Amino acid sequence: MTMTIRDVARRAGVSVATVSRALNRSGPVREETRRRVEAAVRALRYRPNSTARSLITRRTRMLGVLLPDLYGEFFSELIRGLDEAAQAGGYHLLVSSSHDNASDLEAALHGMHGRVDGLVVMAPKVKAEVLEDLLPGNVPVVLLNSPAGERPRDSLRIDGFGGARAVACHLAAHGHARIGIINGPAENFDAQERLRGYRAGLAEAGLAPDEALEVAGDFTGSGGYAGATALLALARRPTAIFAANDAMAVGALSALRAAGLAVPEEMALAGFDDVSSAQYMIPPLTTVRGRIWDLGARSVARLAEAMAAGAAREQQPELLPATLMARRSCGCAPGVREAGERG
Amino acid sequence: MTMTIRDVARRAGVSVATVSRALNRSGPVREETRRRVEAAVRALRYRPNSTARSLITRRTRMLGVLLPDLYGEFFSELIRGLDEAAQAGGYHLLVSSSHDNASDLEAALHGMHGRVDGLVVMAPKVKAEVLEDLLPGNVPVVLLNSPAGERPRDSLRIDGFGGARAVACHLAAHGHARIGIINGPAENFDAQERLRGYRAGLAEAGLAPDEALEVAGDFTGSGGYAGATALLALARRPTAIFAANDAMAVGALSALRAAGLAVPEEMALAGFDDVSSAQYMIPPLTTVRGRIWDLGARSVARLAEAMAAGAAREQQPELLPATLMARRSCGCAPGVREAGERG
DNA sequence: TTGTAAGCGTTATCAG
DNA sequence: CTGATAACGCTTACAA
Repeated sequence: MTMTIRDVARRAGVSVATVSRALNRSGPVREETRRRVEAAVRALRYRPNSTARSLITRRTRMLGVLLPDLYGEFFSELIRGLDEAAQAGGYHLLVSSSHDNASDLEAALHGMHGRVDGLVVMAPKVKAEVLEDLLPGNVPVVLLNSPAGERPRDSLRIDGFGGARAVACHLAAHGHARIGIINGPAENFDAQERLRGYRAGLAEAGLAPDEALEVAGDFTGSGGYAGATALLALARRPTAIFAANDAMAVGALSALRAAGLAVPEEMALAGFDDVSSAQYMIPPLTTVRGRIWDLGARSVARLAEAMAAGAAREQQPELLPATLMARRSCGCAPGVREAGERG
Repeated sequence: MTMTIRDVARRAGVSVATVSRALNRSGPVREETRRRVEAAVRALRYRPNSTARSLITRRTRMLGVLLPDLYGEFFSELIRGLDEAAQAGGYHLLVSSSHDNASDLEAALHGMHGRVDGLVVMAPKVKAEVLEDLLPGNVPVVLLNSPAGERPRDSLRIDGFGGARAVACHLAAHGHARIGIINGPAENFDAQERLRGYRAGLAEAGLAPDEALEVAGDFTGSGGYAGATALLALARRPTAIFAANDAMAVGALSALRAAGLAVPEEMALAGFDDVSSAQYMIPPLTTVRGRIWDLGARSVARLAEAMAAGAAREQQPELLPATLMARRSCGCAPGVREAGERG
């Protein structure tokens, strides 16, 4: 039924080896012979069987992508970046999501064994040492937004630390002395980095740290609502709130509105991520933008390098910049200004 | 280096055939023999080579997923549904995004040839006949939110028509007689369905259609902003606006705010999709919720059925309900009420 | 420049 | 119940 290389060979009056060479340009083939082969290919609508090819070449031209429980735009933007770069390089993406913990991740990695030529792994909740044990040694791996372990790894991350620090500094520059933060999940690496950046920013601005101003959150809208409510209940309220992501900022804004507080006049607010609706919020949300598409595309590029260079290549982390987008919610003037202050 | 079935056979003192039978339970194997095999497998850390297996079984245990340029939560939620169902069935997902037009889609389908056992295709901008030509005949296909062609196809969609109709009826029930709509891209099937539903809802409520109240949009925030602005510029303004998706509703809300109009008092507003921030908007956005996760999971289930039944199975479309979520922005009272009015 | 033939690691058929 | 052995469709020495 379905055509094989033998059918093409027969039809073109050559051997299968010649067909293979002609199609892959992997050896000398007389021009006229190649024409005959190509004609046969078209006539028979022949499509090489990628499975058979993989079996012998030991390459699948597929890249595995393991992601945690991601919501919203980050996910789609990342996949888009990965996919476009992969396609450009002739690769396909084997995607698996919802791996928050080590055992899920292990199962997923297990399932991808032998199916992929490289792996992009994002597991912000899994500790470095644990991760190191889980990762396979036979294919190159790029880590996304993961903590650095003992040995240097190919890894990429968006500069959460720098972005958060920029937010804190910016808020301080607006004259705020009491700046609260609604944190992400404690075990989440991104959340840790943003918290670290927030603290660094305060220190840089000469502000004393105050643990009461750091409340727990979970990166969801309702978590933001609860976090803001908790902050408002404080005896000594903050005058500005930094939500560790935009989803929480949305919830926080809702809570502030419910409490009758004007933003930014009575309470400044900032988020992180720059989701597409951020600029349409009322007031437009000051936040931090990471280049997520780039994160995906770079991951594939790094994998490609690693695959080309073989095992004896030195691995290293890479930091992608995050940009402060100063809008109304922090107290910045309305208008076109959408600042390019680097984090 | 890497272990093969022969190594296991040698170590267990049996033939490769027996190892295969033991591992796949595909034939009789004495209990004690099986133990020996399994011990050898563990000792050698043997993992069957899925490529070789695929070559002979002619199944890859992979499902192709082709998506258009999707943004935001729809994408991630869909993948999650697909992935969880796929994993449960022992399948992997080969994902490819950004296929809005026919030729991109064709290239992507081309690339997946032979790599997948089934296909989930979403291409709301590609016409039914064109799609029919492109789709392969050798593997089962499930269409997502696509127009129905001549012959019955396995397809799934969220009831955009019903959801939009419910919105229009609901707005009319609030006493609005002039209800505007900010449309999605004209060539987009979802947009067409929602427009159709809007018109049907008006008719049902006894309202005369008015083309001036139907303005173009593009499913983005800025499109919503522009659409609302256009609606406000009308000599006879609407008193309510239905944005064909939430992203546009966010932009519209921003435009209304800029024009100094109170929502819902001076202008009612509704969206479609129920993105997670909708309930935290100010005011909370009335919108329509589709069960996107279910859409993904059902797709895989349908594919599984099709693969099990073989070619001689009758195909048919399936409609997933969309639910009106009545919140403040349409004029509904504040409070817990989050209506379960079915679309 | 081309052809022959030996695999790649499994599964499946058919004797034993 | 078990073992040889022939596929599966392709690439790649090695010969010619």
